[in-house]
Amino acid sequence: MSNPPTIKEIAKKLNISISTVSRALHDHPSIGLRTKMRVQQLAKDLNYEPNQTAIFFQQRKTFTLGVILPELSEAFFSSAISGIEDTANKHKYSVLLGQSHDNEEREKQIVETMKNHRVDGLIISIAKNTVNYDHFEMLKKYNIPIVFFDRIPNLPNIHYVACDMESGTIQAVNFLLKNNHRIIGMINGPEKLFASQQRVEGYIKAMKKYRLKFDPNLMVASDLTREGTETAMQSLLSLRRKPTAIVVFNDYVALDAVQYARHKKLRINKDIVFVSYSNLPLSHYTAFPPLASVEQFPYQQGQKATETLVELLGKSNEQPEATTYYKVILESQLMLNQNK
Amino acid sequence: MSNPPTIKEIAKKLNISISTVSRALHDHPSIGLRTKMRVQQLAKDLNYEPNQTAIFFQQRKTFTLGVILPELSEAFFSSAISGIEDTANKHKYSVLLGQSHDNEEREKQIVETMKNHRVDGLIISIAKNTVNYDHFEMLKKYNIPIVFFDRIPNLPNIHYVACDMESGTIQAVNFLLKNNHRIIGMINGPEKLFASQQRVEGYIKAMKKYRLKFDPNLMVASDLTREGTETAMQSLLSLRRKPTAIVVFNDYVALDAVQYARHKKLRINKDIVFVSYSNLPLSHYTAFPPLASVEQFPYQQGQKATETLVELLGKSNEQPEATTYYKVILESQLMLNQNK
DNA sequence: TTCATGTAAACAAACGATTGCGCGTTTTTT
DNA sequence: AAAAAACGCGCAATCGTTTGTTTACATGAA
Repeated sequence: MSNPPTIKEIAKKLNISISTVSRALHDHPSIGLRTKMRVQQLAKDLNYEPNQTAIFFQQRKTFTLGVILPELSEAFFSSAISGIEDTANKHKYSVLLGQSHDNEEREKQIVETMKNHRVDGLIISIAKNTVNYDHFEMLKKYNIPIVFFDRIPNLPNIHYVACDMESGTIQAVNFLLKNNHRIIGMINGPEKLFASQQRVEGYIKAMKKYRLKFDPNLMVASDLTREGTETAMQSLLSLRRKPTAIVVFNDYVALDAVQYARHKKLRINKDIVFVSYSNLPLSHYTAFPPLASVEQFPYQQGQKATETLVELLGKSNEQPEATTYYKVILESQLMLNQNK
Repeated sequence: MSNPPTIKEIAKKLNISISTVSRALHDHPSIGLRTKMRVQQLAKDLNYEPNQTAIFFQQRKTFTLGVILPELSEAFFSSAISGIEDTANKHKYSVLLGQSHDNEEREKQIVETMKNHRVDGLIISIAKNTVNYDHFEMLKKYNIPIVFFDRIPNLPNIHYVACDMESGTIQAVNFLLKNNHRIIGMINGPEKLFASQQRVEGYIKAMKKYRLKFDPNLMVASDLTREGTETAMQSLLSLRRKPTAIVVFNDYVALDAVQYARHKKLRINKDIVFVSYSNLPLSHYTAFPPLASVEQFPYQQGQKATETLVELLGKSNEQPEATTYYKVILESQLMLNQNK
């Protein structure tokens, strides 16, 4: 018999019924001590392991969390998935993984796959150009909860975990102002992103506090490609009021921006300084690191998102329709990069 | 009816049998065109999706690959998982993820979980101090194939994908020799690792080719901690024949080694040069990058491992015991880090 | 003795889908 | 026109487990 043992086999060998075996293995009170022991002993001897697929099927629960991320190889997301996996594991959940490659079609398809796999819930950071959210809405009908994190869709009733970029941006701009920069540029990301809007808000608030006027010319957007960033830099550097400091959307963009500045013979941290939002580990090892970075704690975001989802899954059994929506906000934090 | 529709429902509504519905949806030839159409139409209208958990259960196949990696947040592994996910997806497989955190106990427990989930196969890069392989052997009984990659256990009959470090090491040492270095140190990893042994081999072969004698003092090991690396550096730098170049086990170790050297007032790339094995992306952005790195192609390793596993899974249906063991070797390759 | 109570175990349905087999009806063959 | 083949579909078992209900027996009280 090469097949894994089943409770049926145990039942037959002990000449008792299947249900008795099942109950014995679960320490059900209505089973006598004698048979309970005999069953448990034999189960151990046979190396019995319950067939989870059968249980999943029967219980309509898979103890599996679906996770959909844009790009697994990006440091930010790989930290996040690490936090997710750790937390899921702690709560006895497994993680089913998919990467959208920032492609809406693929995202949809993965959602479909995960739904068919009957994951208990989903954790999603959406593709950057997803504009249609039907595939998320649809899951509500199937009672599969979603917790979004970091990249969250613009939808009314959703659960999410995110890092507040406004506070970090305020800290960043404050830091620059304190260091006597007065003309501070910003290279932001796509305007649609909530995170972009928060950066703008933070920037403006910080400036206001110093009673400085907001100059819209200092605010440019990049589509996050190298070319987009170069165009952005170009427009900033060609201003009459040329910035002495630039706050950049993220580390990847910052690397391009720094390179562009160096190409233009600007001395980094002298003629111009950069502050960024960190995605890269070890960015303090880089040759021309941003002076400071706003840390977004991806690992913690992953943790929180998972904890939220697990809690949601626990509750769903109690009151079916007590839907309060979780909005967990982590504070971002400015970190100075001490030069090595 | 909030529950997802089933073929049973379809059958009832159309007043036909369940089996007919099932066959109609699979385009079975024994179903008439008329009913086939009616079924397919209704299925579409009801938004019918087959319950995968039921199918998994019935078919004893989950179309899921288990993946166990030491640390998801490390760049090397996050690239690998990216390759794995992409390839699995292409072949209609899903990915169930676990991270061992280089902990043998945890690794065992994850293997157990994955077995119970009835994954069809496993892709594993083992924890660095796993010495007992029983949990892997055990899977053979359950007919769950494993493909190891990068970090492979010392077992006779296994499938694996790995990067040949010997050739890369030869290239690295050759490169240094051509640049007139004659005293070349090596900071290697734990001796048990196959990858460490390959590095030694490569080093010795390259030296032999140049008819240079192998000086064992130039070969030291680090346990991959900062302290271990510093001890290693110390012993190299205190040699009478002091190396002018050092080949370092990996980028993380290299960062520590470089820092130690700088601390000792050595000028990087002048007094001493480093060559490393790359784990970090963008290492050319770092302040004092190794002159060159041996690339190990983690994404491709992931791809290959997945393709191998998928092939294995396809075959297992044909001839149960035609066990040839796949040993896929990718060539590592030296990449020069052009300074920016 | 008889009826209620309690205990230990068996029975059987259900979860959703697949599939070998069989059976009636129509079509083809001779 | 009768026998054979083809078609179209239903029956029922199966995968492994859980769980509500029932049954058998023993024990105690009335």
